[in-house]
Amino acid sequence: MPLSKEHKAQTRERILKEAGALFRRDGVEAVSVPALMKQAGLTHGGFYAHFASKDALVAEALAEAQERSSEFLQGVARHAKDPVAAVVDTYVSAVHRDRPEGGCAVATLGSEAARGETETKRSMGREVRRTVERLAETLKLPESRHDDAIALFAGMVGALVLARASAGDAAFSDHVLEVCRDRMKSLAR
Amino acid sequence: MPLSKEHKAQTRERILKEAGALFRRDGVEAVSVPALMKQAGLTHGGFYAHFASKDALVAEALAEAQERSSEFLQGVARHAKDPVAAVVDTYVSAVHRDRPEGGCAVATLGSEAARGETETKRSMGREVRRTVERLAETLKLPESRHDDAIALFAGMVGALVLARASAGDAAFSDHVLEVCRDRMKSLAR
DNA sequence: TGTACATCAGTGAACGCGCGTTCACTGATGTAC
DNA sequence: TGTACATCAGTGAACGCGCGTTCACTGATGTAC
Repeated sequence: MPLSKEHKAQTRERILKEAGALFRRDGVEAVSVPALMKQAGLTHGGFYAHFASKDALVAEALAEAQERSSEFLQGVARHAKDPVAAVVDTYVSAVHRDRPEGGCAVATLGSEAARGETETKRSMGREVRRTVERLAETLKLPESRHDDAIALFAGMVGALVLARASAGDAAFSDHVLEVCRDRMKSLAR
Repeated sequence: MPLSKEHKAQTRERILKEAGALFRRDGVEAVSVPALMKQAGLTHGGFYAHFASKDALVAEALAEAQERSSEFLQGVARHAKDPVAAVVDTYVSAVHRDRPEGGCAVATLGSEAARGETETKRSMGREVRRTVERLAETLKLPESRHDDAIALFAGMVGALVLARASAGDAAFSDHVLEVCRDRMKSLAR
């Protein structure tokens, strides 16, 4: 056998990781397979030894990115005195607004992924549900209040979308974050 | 003079209208200038008699679309007994989720337009502010509660993004709308 | 009222370019002896 | 321990295609006489 199986798996993970970052930062359509492979330190031809198509990669990269991002949020809340405050203050923040490449994929690519009938769309749908469930668990919401997690997630996503869409006006964008940080907490209390 | 000035202005408006619908339905990058002009009943070459570039059109089409969409919302609320309920029930609805081409451009293209340093981004920023101000006016919020309009708009945008991102699972998507319709009203009360 | 003319919105071939994907190949590696 | 071999991750030229934009043109129109 040539090269170890772990080596191939590592390369695959590297492509997935770079894809997750580039897609969230620039949008799926704006990232070409050649550009992505270059970012991963490879040439474009090798891509198809790892993924069946760009759509297949997008679906997987987006799912992995969202998984990581919601695990991070869970970690932040785990040892906090006020988990709702910890989650909202972390999610609805200037850092998150300015670093889409490491943040929530639903806020960055939710609208985009909803179009068409692709594997990406199905993957995004699953991740929204998973994120909501994880959020309910993280906040230790009783069964009867699981819907609070839906409202809270929606509120946070909207806050981030608005803050980013108005980022050209820094003061206003900061104000949006501040107001939403304050108000959205009421959705899960 | 050949052909009247109104004729040219009418053609320009037709291109803007079709562009606003196509961009919101399929995304800016997925709509090509040739495809757009065909939709408007013209050939692609004529495009540059009306707009300097695709980016210039995007900025203008997006602004016009958002203007129309927020005027519509204002109309819905004007004669309602409960303006907050009227606005939320209209915005956070299955009809709006399923007809992005006639709806809010911030929910459809907010994340996308925030990328890069284009005319589109500046235009989107202005429209977010205008929409928030119009919403505050529509809901007759006193000066001291203008921030409620920010939180409410964010909540509604997030609800729609989440409902669309999970549209593959119809029952869950409907549930997201229902929950958010209920909870988001509290943000402006 | 009828004709000659100037205008310019709209046409459609052509431009350079980068896309997603294919494919013949190369060369570093683990295995067999 | 040293050599021959099989494997296949990764290379890079090439494919057909559609993009945004340019440009020489055409032909319907309003105006001048």
